[in-house]
Amino acid sequence: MKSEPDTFSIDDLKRKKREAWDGVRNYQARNFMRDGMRVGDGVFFYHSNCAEPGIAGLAEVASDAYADPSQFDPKSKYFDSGSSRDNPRWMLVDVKFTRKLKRVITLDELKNHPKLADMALLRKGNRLSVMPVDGKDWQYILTLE
DNA sequence: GCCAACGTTGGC
DNA sequence: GCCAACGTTGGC
Repeated sequence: MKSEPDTFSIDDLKRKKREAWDGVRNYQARNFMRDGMRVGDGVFFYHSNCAEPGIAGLAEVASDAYADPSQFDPKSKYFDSGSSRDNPRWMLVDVKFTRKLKRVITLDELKNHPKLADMALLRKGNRLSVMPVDGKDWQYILTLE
């Protein structure tokens, strides 16, 4: 799961312990949260759009998917007038802090491992903020720490 | 700040 | 259904 550290970093999650992952407004990313995640699943917390893009820490899925409250809030920048409470368009999960990595495993470094070339994160043009990680890639990346 | 690679919108 | 225009993401 990607987040811009200027907005919400791994340190913010550490401090708050748990966070509703709101604001995802891409259908594919939503589907991964709604259909692909189960409570207890591991999450790589990725820092994007910053000086050192890469995996900064580990987190865990802490809830089933539910309607993102911000879509109903006219004052929120994530407000969606086309969504209704009866039939919410946007879903989210809660995420809880596990730990920071000892160091950021950078995007640049991940690109240098041929074994990881097929990761969704590394595929060309991928801008999704939520995407799946294979178990084998998860294990391999943790050995790089 | 630039720009490639998207996704969305809306006219037709 | 097509596609041009537009907006966003995110690395660099």
